[in-house]
Amino acid sequence: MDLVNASVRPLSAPPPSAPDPLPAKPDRGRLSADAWVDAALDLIAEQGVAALGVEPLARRLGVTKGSFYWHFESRDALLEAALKRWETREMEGLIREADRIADPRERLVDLFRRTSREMRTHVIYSALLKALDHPAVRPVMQRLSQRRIQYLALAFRALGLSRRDAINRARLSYAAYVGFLQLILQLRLQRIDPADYDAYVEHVVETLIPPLLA
Amino acid sequence: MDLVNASVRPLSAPPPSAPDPLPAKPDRGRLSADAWVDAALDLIAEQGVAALGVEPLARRLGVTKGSFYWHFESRDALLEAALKRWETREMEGLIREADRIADPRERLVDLFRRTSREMRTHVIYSALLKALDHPAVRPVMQRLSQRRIQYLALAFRALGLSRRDAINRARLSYAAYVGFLQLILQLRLQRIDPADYDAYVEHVVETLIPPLLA
DNA sequence: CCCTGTCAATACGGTAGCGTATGGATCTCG
DNA sequence: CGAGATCCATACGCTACCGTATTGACAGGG
Repeated sequence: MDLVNASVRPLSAPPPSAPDPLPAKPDRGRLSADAWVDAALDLIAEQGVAALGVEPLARRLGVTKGSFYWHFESRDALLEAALKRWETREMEGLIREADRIADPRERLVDLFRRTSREMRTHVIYSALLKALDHPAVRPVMQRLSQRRIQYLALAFRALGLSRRDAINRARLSYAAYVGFLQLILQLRLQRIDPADYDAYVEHVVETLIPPLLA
Repeated sequence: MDLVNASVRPLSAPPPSAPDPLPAKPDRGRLSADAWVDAALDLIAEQGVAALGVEPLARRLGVTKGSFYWHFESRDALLEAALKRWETREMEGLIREADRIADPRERLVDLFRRTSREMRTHVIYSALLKALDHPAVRPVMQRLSQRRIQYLALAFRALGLSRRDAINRARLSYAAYVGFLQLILQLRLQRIDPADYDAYVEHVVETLIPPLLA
């Protein structure tokens, strides 16, 4: 499954915290704060931040808001909890990423290709992109985007680009990423068939990643 | 004023339709449907589609919704009218654009540079990007974006790129445009100073526009 | 066995917005 | 000047949601 023609579905098993074949299942159908956060992220992925409401979410989970307000102060508290969880996971991903491949060019190419094939992350990122008005969302996105652009700049630097060029190339690449997300995920600009899509990704790679002539 | 560090303000003189020094001003403070549409576009530019409501807009104009519902069926009718007006103007702009410059490379470079310096259009486009869920917004954006990408593809073709490369370069360029809009206008990724900004634009030009070697 | 902590349902009050109905004001034109 | 058209205000009902308060269900530990 790649970025194009992808559908969005819950895909949250009761997070990593519940390995239950049977053992540690305290109640039937009772919810933890974590479960609410997971559900919130699912809802955001599917319908965007604006659709995240406590009553709608409660209905979706088959309970009433009486439950919700036991776990959280307010709707915004839930949003912030969800953002927090998401941000730390994304940041961890970035770090894990750090030096998987030695050759600097191959590292970048691999990053581009992998990015084009993952999904869940981008769906949420894209949804959050549409909610940048919200005061809780913007700082999270600013931090993450900054970090990723810095990472890209470093990678381009390692390819022999000047400091200035590396930064600008990083900005350009990231802008292309963000824009493509919106075009595909939100605008649904036309469902490109997979072969075409691969060709596009390769074109991007060749256009944006210089040939390591340092 | 360029894309960076730009503030968003009404800037709608009572549209082009009212050239009044004094002559054709029928009433004092009475509103036409056009005036509502203009105000709607202003509001969208400032606060996004989600903020477009009839009561808020009425307050803003110093009247009550009693007035609004005389001119329009519903909130959505207003949105559609605003989208219609905006779309036709944008399309006209695209056409007017068509062949202002003979040399195909210079035409593209000029387009990129001019795009980086205009404002109003992009603000609304960017606001609409965040409202692509709305069934009235998406088709408009699909048409416009398609047209612009086609235009770009033609331009790149004229530079000697293969049909496939031209299309992919057009997609990439447009994605970079869309992404940069979100990054700057919505995320406010850090206010780049003008010199830096110009350098970025030149970097984009050099990276995305090949040297006409056909 | 019951007591306490945990999670959930119900009921309530409050806000903000949509759309309708109806009457008032003002302008135009015959 | 009066009649119709045009624009606006007011008042109303309705919906969807937030947040609070109160009570209920139920588990596990003493």
